[in-house]
Amino acid sequence: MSFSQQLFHILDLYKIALTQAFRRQQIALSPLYYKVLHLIQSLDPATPQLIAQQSGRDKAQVTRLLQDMEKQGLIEKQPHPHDKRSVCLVLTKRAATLCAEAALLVSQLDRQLSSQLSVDEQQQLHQLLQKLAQGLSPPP
Amino acid sequence: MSFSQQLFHILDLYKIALTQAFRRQQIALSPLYYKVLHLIQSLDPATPQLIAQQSGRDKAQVTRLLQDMEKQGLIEKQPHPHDKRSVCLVLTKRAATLCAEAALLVSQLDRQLSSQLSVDEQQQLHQLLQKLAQGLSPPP
DNA sequence: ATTTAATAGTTGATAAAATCAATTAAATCG
DNA sequence: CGATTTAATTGATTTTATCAACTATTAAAT
Repeated sequence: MSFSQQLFHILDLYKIALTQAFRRQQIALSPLYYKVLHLIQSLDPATPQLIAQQSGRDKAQVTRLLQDMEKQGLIEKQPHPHDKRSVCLVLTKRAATLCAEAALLVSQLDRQLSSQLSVDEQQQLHQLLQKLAQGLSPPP
Repeated sequence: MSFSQQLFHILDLYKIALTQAFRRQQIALSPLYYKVLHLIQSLDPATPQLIAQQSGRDKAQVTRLLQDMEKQGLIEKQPHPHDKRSVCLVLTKRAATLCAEAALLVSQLDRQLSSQLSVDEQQQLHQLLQKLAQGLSPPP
């Protein structure tokens, strides 16, 4: 079994587990929504552009995701200080709460994952994966 | 950065690289189509049911994927020898060729990936990933 | 400084992927 | 046999993704 197959397999399992965990805890977020919210939270300032880049999604899709999120009261768009074309995205209180709850489940899942490994192994894996990622980073 | 984030990131990069490689070589297959074709090829007998399980997709979705593939002349449905409810899926010659070409690109990508690692590291990673997967396998 | 080119975001149109409930036909079990 | 499971399909819908065209603003170039 190739690395890629192995990785895909794990990710499939992970997505399923995450979706179910969210559902159990009544967290109305798809993995994608969580990812975007999480990105908004961790980027400063968070612009649609950055979200698109960091999430690897099309900017048109991001625009629509954000519109949806705004309608759902998850985010707000604020004017960008230096660039009138752009906007700064911030989580609403509600979203921040949701996001925190979700993050808890994510970290539980991650612990469930990493509990399969010793601390040494965890570090090894981390480094190995980092190397892998370098093999995929698009050449400039 | 958590394991899951790292994994997702790698998978995103991988999908992009794969899609581009397919496009460059004029291989008209999405990663999903390739996955399904590959599964059909490697399962014997290959039934929609099995495809759904192994690919982690909804059986309704699989039915439609297969209908599409049949229309496109990629697969044929043959009566199942022991079970009249079921069908056996086989690749057409055309699909087998496509699949082989795609497999080549996949293995190139995998080599590109694993070239980041020494042989030892590759083995380590393989084992570590296997352990990870166990942490996600749904409890019976 | 003014034209030019690049960038940020949006819109339109559409396709691909996924979900969930309900249905049909065949197999299996008690 | 009748009841229950199983394999595949269908209907209806939602979510995610793609690609090209367009507007407004910024940056760059002469």
